Parts: sequence; C-alpha cells; structure tokens
Amino acid sequence: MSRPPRERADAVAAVAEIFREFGFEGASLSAITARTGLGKGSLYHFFPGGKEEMAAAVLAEIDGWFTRTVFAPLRDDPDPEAAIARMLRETDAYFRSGRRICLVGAFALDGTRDRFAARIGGYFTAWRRALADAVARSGRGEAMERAEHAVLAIQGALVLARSLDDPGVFARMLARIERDLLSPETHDRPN
Amino acid sequence: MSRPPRERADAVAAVAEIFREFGFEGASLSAITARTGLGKGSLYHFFPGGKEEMAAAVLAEIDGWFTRTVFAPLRDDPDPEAAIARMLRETDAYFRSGRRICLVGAFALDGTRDRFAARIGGYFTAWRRALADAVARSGRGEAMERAEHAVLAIQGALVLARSLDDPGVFARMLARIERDLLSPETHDRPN
DNA sequence: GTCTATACAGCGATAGAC
DNA sequence: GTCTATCGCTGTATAGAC
Repeated sequence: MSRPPRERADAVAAVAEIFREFGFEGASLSAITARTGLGKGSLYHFFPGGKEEMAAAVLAEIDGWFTRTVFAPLRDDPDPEAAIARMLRETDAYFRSGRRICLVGAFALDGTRDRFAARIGGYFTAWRRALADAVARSGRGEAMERAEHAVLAIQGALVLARSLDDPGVFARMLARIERDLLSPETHDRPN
Repeated sequence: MSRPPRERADAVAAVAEIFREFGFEGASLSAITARTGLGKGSLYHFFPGGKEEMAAAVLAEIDGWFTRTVFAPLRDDPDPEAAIARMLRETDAYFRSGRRICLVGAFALDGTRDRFAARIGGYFTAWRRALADAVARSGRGEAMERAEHAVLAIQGALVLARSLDDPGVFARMLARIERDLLSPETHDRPN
C-alpha cells in the first residue's frame, strides 16, 4: 500500500485509507499522489472521473466485501447463530478492534453524503436486514429492533472510540450486542 | 440566522449550521459569507483566527450548552432519574429527533479530529461520566457500562438516521436506552 | 501507462477605504 | 464594524511527451 500499486484494486485500497484519514474534502490529490506513489497521470488513467470516481470505487469495494463476508452468511448460513458470531468476529477484525473508522458512516456525516446517498443507504439497509434475518431465523423475537440497534451501536462505538482515543469502547460494545442479539428474553420490562 | 447577525453569538450559531451541513473542510468562507450575510471583514473581525477559530467557538458553545443543560443536572440533581429523563428529552430536542447530526461526532470522524482532539474527547468524557454518575446515584449497577453504551448509541443513531434518511431510528434508540438505563436488573445472562 | 508541466478556479486570509 | 479588492497558494483536472 505504501509502494506503487500495479493494479486498480491496489489503488482503491490505498485511496480508501487516505479518505479514512482525511475525509473526502480533506483528501487532496497531492496527498493521494504522495501516499499512493502514483502520478496524476496514472490516477486519472485508473479513475477518469477523478476524486468522485475514486470515492465511488472505494464505497463499492467496501460494500462488496461486507456483502460477501458478512451479509450473505447472515442471510444464507443454515446456522444463524454461527453467522452472527462470524459477523462479530469479522467486524472486529475489519475495524481493527475500534482503531479504524467506518468510511461509510464518515461519509454519511460529511457534506459528501448527498453525492453517495444511495450507496450509503444501501449499505446500512443491507446490514440491518441481513442481521434481522439471522436473528429471526434463530427463533428470537424483535429481530428488526435488535438488528437495528446492533448496527447503530457499531457505528456509535467507532465514533466514541476515536473521540476518546480508546479502542476498548469498541470491545465493550461488541460484548454487549452479542448478549443483546442472542438473549432469549424478549426484554425485561421494569414497568 | 438567515439575516445578518448583529452579535458574535449569532454568528457562532449560524456558522455551526454550516459546519454541520458541509463539514469543516467543506465549509468554504464564501459559503459562510453567503449564508451568514456577513462580509469577510466582519467575519475576521469576530474571528481573527479565521475558520479554525470559528470551529473552536462553535465547539465551545456546544460544550457549554450540554454542560449547562445536560451534564450538570446529571451530576447535581438530587433526583437522578429525573435528570436522566431530562437528558433524554433535551437530547431529542437538540438533535431534532434525529434530523440533526452531532457536530462533535462528525469532527471526530473527520480529518479535522486532531485539531480539536482535546475538545472532542472532553465532551464525550464529560457526558459519559455525568451519566454514569446519575445511574450510580440511582442505585443501579454497571453504571459506567450503561452510560458508555447510551452515549455511543446516541452517536450511532445519528449516523444511521442520516444514512437511512429515517429519523425513526433515533426515536427507537432513545426508547431502548431509556429502558436499559433504568432497568433494575444488572443483566439477564443467558449462559 | 506513467510522467511533468500547466491551466484556471477557488481557497483562506489580508489590506485599506469608508 | 463592514465593505470590496486583491494577495498568494493550493485545489482538481488536463495536455502532451515519453
């Protein structure tokens, strides 16, 4: 990633990290050329549409990875609890246990949101739906509510972990949503 | 806010909305002059340090508002459950039931994070600590864990509500954390 | 395919008249 | 205090040699 990428896929991965670090507006072309080792000529050869096409390619790559690794098992694995465990494990690895932010979430809060609204919405819709499906298939109630809360907690933990510079936030959140997702109780209702 | 502000405080409020919409990098001085109705001369009269000082002023204003309205009652109100109810109510109002993002969280994910790291960290530290204090004073266990999860869920719900363009996410999250915060049980542990 | 050179628009910031 | 004019710089993007 720090050495010149020979293929477009390598360039996409390198550019993703730059967007993560600086945001869409903050990621200047000079930063991108410096960090990828690619000249502007090569960059515009891979991405004729410029920065916007780079960001679109990054989002598509992220979406594809999550679809293959997380969403599809959640929907299709005959053992839904194993798929949920896998989601937790892969999510922890992907976000480096809270040390890496979610670019989709970052773009959602950014001014660039409108540009990529469809992709951003699609990503979270797919995640929530796939997780709700697994929870429901495991025989538990309130599947949609639990799934939505788990997805939102992951995003919030990434914000908080970065704000406090404390990855422990992410680990504690993962333990909690695992419990909430797999809890047999509908709820305890204090009133 | 759309008409020329006569005081610095009005300018801060107007600038805050522009940062919310475009992010720090995306909020250009020309956008700021256009939307505030203030010329560059006036802007630099109020904020000699330019954009960075504007953002610092906005963050200080947000921090002050939350300290007065939310954090202080959480710590000092003799009725901690009332303070928690107030937090939920004020938070719902402040974030317009999920239609408005948290600028502190947005800056945390942004490339501007390092510039304002102390303020961002201070804000969330204060919130988590004040809420944990109220939960503990109400006689419930696992105060820090519950408080951290509530703060993180608020941030995540704002990300998700904006991503899905569905404020309902925020309302559902508020109902859930109210339950979790006030639940008498330590937990139900399925294993 | 990759480079260097360059176009030109917009950036944040400043100066100075009023 | 507020305006307009302008600075120097960096932004994205393109052209054209190799």
